[in-house]
Amino acid sequence: VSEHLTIGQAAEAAGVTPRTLRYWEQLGLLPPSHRSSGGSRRYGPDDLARVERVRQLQELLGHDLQQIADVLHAEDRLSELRAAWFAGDDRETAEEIARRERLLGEAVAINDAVRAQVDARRRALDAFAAELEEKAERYRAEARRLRAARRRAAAPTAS
Amino acid sequence: VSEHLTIGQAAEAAGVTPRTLRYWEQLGLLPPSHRSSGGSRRYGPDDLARVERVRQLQELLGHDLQQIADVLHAEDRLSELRAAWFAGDDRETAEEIARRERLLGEAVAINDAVRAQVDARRRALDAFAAELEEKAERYRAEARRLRAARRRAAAPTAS
DNA sequence: TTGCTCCTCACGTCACGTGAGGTGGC
DNA sequence: TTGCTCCTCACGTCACGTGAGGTGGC
Repeated sequence: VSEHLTIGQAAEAAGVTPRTLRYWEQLGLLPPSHRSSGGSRRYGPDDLARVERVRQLQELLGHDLQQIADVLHAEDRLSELRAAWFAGDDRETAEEIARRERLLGEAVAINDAVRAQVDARRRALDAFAAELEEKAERYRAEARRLRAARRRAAAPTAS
Repeated sequence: VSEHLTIGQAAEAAGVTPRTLRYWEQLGLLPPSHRSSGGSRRYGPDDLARVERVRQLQELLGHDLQQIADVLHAEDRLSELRAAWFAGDDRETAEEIARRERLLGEAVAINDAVRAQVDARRRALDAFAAELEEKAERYRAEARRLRAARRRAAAPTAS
């Protein structure tokens, strides 16, 4: 009754296979936060959120796993820094502040780049949707012609 | 000065590699409409449009090449039918009309399915964009805190 | 004890990438 | 003739899929 899921449950919840989670772990992308006493992987809520992030970057933006690792790594360094912050380790020397600003700047740059890619994808999808709508309209016109032809064929006496 | 491009030109124009075009041809997805006397592939405007279709289905919707072949094949059968139509071969027997309606229905069903997938992707991208915007807002707040800390560090006499 | 899921190799697959060695057109 | 692109194998790669054979928890 824990919050931690087995690999099968986590895979099911995230829409991937156990093999995928093991492969991502092998690449250092997704080390499960716990193991059972017998050695089975256990995935917590944070792990599931990470799976979701990887899926978005991979499926929606077409990144390869190395690029995804770079994005997640930068975010990880920023959360480590935040953790140290909350732990009271916030001596505010000029050097420490500069270090934080540098890490934050990295994360902001990556976030902006990803947002730009999302916008580009949306524009591409909009253009694709417009093409498909045009095609659908041509199909509707063709269906009307066929229905008219069917009426003519059914009532040839009207010629 | 022809309208037909070499494989290198066609690949460049379409944003893929020559290897990709050869591979697609090997699967029967994209037979180039012409060959030079020496045996080189030549790609016309229709071929380029087809390359673009394959890219959209592959990159934007994540289809594999077998699914893409199915979509293109149905559309191909419909254009063959239209070609016969324009060629004057339009004897409008009830059987012929029924055949056309069946092929058109297939194409409409596929078009509707693809449009539904495009809409689903758009919703997923919108959700992703919203998450990224939230994250950007948190980053901005953090940047403000850091700037304030920098001022305190620069003017410690004000304590 | 019986299933079911878990584990680690390890080979297979899909969609190409990348030379290897040779031919063709300005 | 010299580059450059083209050609056909054919092996390599990335992100897994898919058994093979064995262990662990309700």
